[in-house]
Amino acid sequence: MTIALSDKQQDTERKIKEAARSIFLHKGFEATRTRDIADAAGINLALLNYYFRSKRRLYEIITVETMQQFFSGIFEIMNSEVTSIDEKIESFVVHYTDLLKEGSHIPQFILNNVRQNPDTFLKKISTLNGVDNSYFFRQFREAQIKGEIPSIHPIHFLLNLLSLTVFPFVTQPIISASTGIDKKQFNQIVEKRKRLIPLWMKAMLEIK
Amino acid sequence: MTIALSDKQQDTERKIKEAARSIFLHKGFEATRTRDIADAAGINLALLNYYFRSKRRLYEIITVETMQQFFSGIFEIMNSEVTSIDEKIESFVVHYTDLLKEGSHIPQFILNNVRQNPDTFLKKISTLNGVDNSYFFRQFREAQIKGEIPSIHPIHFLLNLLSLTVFPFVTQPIISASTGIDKKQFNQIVEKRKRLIPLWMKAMLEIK
DNA sequence: AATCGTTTTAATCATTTGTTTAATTTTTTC
DNA sequence: GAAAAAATTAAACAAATGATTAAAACGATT
Repeated sequence: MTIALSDKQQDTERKIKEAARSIFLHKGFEATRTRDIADAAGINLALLNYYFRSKRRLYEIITVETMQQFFSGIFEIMNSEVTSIDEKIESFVVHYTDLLKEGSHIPQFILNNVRQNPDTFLKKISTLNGVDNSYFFRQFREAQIKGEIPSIHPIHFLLNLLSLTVFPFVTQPIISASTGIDKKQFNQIVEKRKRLIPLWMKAMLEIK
Repeated sequence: MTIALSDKQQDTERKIKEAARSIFLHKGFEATRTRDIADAAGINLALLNYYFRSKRRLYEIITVETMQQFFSGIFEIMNSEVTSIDEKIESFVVHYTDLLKEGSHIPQFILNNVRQNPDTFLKKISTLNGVDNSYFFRQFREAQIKGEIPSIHPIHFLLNLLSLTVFPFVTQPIISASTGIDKKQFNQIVEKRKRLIPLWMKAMLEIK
C-alpha cells in the first residue's frame, strides 16, 4: 500500500513544518540549523528548499501560523458576545494557564519576533486588527458609563490580565533559581492563580 | 599627550564591551557578528579575541554583568529594612518604569538567556540567592501573621508586581499594532501606571 | 511496459564567520 | 635612546552553513 502523491507531498511538508516549528520555537531563527530541521524531520536537506525555498521563508510561515493561533485564542474569548467581563477573565486565565503550563516557548518566541521585526509579522496577523472596536472594549466602556468600573483606559485592563497570566511563565526559571520553588511547585502556584487572578482583577476593578 | 598603558587598555576594553553590550542586547548571541562589534567599537577584529579570547566569553561577561545589575536593583529595593511594603511597591514601580521606558531590551535579553541556559547564568548572579529569607519576605509574613495581608505565598505578590510593571514593556509592539496607541501614548500609559499599580497591589492585598 | 512529471538524494558551491598568525606600531622600561 | 613588552593590524585559515545542481528513484498516465 502506497500513499497517494498529494498525500505524500502533504506528509513531507507537514513533517518539515513540525520539525521546524519545534526547533525554531526552541532556538530561534539564527541558532537553528537547516540540517537539524532536516534530521528531525527525517528528510534530505535539499527537500527543505524544494518545499519552502529558503530557511527564512519557512521561518516566516511557522511564525505567522504560531502567532495567528496564539492570538486567535485571545480574541475568541474577548470577542464573545455571550459572556460577561468576569467570565472572560476566568476563561482567559484558565485557557492560557493550561496552554503555557509545562514550559511552552510560544510567549518568548512571539515577543522576540515582534521586537526584531514588528512590521513583518504583526501586520500579517489578521486577528490583531480591530481590538479597538472589539466587543470586549465596547462592553468595558458600557460598564464604565454605568459606573460599574473605574474610568481608566481599557488597555490597562488587558495589560493586567495578560501580565498576571502570562508573565509568570516566562520568569519561571528565575523564580526557581532565586527561591526553592521547583517546576512541580511552580505548577501548583499557577494552578492556584487560575482562581486568584480573577479575584485580583475584580478587586482592581472595584477601586474608587 | 598619550594615554598611559593601563588607561589605554581599559579604554579599548571598555569600547569593546560597550559595543558588544549594545549589539548583544539588541540581536542576541547567534545573530551578532564579531565583525559588527569590532566595527561599532572602532577596533580591529583581532583585538576582540586579544582581550576576550572568544565571542562566547565576551557574551557571558556582558550577560552576567547585565543581569547582576538588573537584579541588584530589585533586591536593593526589596531588602531595605527602613521602608514599608507600600513604599517598596512604589519605589519598585517607579524605578523600573523609568529604566524600561524608551524601549530597553534588557528584559527580553535576560529572559532569553535564562531560558536557553538557566544554569550558566542564574548561578552566577549572587543577588538572586536568598530571596527566600530576604527582608521583604519576612516583612510580608509578619504582616500576614498580624492579619493585615491575606495568607498567600509571597511569591504571588512578587510575581504580580513584576508582571504588572515589566510585562507591558515587552508587549508594547503588540499593543501598538493591535490598537492605535503609538509609543508616545504608550509612555503616557506606563507613566499613569506608576500611580495605578501601587493602588492595584494594595487592592489585591485587601482581599478576603 | 514506456513515458513523463514529481519527489528525493548525494555531492558540491559559495559565502559567512569565529579565530589565529605573523608582522607592524606603540608604549614602557632601563 | 635602545631594548623589551604590549597593543594593534592586515591577512589568512578552517569550519560551518544555506543553497544549488545533476542525477536517481518513484508514481501516475497512457
